[in-house]
Amino acid sequence: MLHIKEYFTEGLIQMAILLSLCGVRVHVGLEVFLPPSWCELILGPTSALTHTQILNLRNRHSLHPKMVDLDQFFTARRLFGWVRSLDQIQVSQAELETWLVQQEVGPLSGRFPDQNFLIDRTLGQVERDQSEPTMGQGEVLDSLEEEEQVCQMITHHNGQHDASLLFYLHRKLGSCFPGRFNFLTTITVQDKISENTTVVAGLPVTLHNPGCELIAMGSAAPNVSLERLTVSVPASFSLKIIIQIYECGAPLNENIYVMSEVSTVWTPLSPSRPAPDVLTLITTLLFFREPLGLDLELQWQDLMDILEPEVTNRVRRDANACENSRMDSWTIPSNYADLLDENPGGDNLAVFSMDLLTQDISPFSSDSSSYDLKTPSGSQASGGNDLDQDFGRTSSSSFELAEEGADGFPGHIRDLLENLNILEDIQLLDGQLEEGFSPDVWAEAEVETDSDSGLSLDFIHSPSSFSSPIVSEGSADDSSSCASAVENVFSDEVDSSDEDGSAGSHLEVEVTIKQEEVEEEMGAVGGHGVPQFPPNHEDSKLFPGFSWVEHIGHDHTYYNPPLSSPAPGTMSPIQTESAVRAGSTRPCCLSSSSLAPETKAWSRDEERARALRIPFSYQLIVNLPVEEFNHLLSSSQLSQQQLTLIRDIRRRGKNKIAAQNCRKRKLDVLLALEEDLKALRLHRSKLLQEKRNSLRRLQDMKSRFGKLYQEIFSQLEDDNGRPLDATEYTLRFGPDDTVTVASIRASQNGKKHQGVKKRRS
DNA sequence: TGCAACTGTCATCTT
DNA sequence: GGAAGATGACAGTTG
Repeated sequence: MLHIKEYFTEGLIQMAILLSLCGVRVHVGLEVFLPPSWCELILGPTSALTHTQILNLRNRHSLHPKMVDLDQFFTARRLFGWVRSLDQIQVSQAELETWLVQQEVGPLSGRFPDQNFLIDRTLGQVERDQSEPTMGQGEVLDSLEEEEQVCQMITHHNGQHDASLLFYLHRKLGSCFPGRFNFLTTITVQDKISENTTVVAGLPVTLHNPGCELIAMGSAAPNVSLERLTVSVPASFSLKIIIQIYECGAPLNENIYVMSEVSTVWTPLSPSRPAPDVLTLITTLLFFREPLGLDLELQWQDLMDILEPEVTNRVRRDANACENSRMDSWTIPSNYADLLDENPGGDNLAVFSMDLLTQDISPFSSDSSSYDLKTPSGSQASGGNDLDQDFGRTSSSSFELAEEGADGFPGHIRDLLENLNILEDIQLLDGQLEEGFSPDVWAEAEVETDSDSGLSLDFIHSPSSFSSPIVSEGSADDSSSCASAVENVFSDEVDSSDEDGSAGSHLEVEVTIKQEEVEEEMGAVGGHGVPQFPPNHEDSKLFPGFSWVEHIGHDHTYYNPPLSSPAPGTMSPIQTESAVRAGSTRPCCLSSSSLAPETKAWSRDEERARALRIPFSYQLIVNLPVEEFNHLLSSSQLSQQQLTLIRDIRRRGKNKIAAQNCRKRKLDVLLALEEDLKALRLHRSKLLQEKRNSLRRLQDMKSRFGKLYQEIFSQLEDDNGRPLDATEYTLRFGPDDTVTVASIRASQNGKKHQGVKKRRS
């Protein structure tokens, strides 16, 4: 059963708050329904309010005994002040986007790019307000035009952006008022409301049964018999209420009733009005305050006392983060203190920081005559949202004090936020905003784009692979992919290497003597005397705190040098296309540690090649694809000795790279095993701790059970009035919860007897 | 000079 | 069956 009861007042007010937060002009309009003195009391400038005044007002207006009490008056007054200052409460973009990001891709997500949408929407709404006819007070929605306005209004609120915002508010409110509020989303088509629905007195709530018969209105508090009931407040109409009545589980369009701002007459909507949209709107907007047995104001005060400084600091940090991110449109609520000052009770309102009312929207005014009743058009019309699932979650947590967490939130507040996954996302987003993306994450993302590792083992998550992209001996695509990765990660180095690569690719067939001399002066294969790859200490930079990085003293990623130039004393009369491609696409990055042996190895083969006058370079021999390599050998007139040496050079060159890659893989595997070992040890320690705790609990239970047993037997007596010996008797628990005392000896004999029987049988 | 780390090479196996 | 890759073993080089 839906307990609207006396807390409906605040629910309606907060409905208006929600609507305001959505950027829709909201006139609370309660003053129309309330006695003038109430309006003055709630909305007036005077802040003096005594209990006597309230009692006098109650007596003067002959209020119903179930009328909201004094505490609610204070609360309502505070909330009205809150509504008035909504245009100055703001939310950080970080928080909003955090929630939006964490939403799954669906009808509720991804369509709310930024707050500018709201601003634009609100501005557009103002323009529409100025152009559309005004609905005066007392008018009844009896024309098709007015009905269309309602439809637009509903559609407008049914937009996905609004839904996202409302859900955000839902979570924010739920986290800030644990156990205080429940959204009406628990009432859906599937839910059945109890037959007795009590309406709070003195509120502009009017209920009709399916026969459009007025059954509850005004200050009465009747018992309403309804099969299904949903109540909502549309957009720009001042507290217009829609009641939709369902019969046999199906909404009846003709039973959707709309009440204009001041009229107590309910007008049915057009039968063509699609009911599901209304239902979505209803289940989205309305929430009510759940009655608690304790003093509400006291709890409210307690909660706010704890919540306020933390939330304020949080908002301030978010605002700073936004400023750092050049999102200067979000600021700290400037009038937060003013807002608090408006509450004589000292209630510190939590800053939900949703500024969706722009300055173009006229602020809330106590002057009821200034309320315009313009209807916004549904610029954000969209399909219905399945909000029931999302809004089905309510956050009602117990209110208990806890130690303040490391993040500055009180324990219970932090738990709430963590439950909603807000705190983590906010922290994550803050961290990213303030510090930028982590280099290792960035590097990881970059490396993952390198589809070809040339390795069969799982090294993609191997730490060392981050800084040392594998360049395997493979196709040109492999090289290009690696070159791409290197270009992304080490752009500076690649620039130079690209130059070298391009130089190598543009090498012509003939090699002049001058070039030969230059290369001899360089003393390195292909003229790559300068290592292009970053040194291995980059690993330590990317993974600070990991000791194993220090043990990687060299780069285990190897490849053949590019085919930039022939070896000294050799000619390169044939520079095939693939060779040029291979040479140009390969990043000219060679670790310093591997360069010297490479040069040395080249010198050894160089001498052999020079001795046999082999006209091909070392890189050409090694890197050429097998088809082209065979074509090269067949097209050249070489002796058998030369052919043998060329094949040996090719075999050794390839094997050298293979060995280097193999060693790197081995290291990676070793490191991965070490990590697994650490994780397993940690898991084992946790299991052991859990085992110890279980044994401790078991021992405790045994002890308590023994004490209980002794206590029971101490009160039992035999037929002679002597106490029973617990060692001779035992308790038997019957199937019908009966407990009998039986002799252990007799039971043992019985068991033996049964055993004998079983054996005999 | 001894040592550890690194590297090239060979043999062998697998793909 | 050959080519290429993978890998263990060994030896040379280097700091």
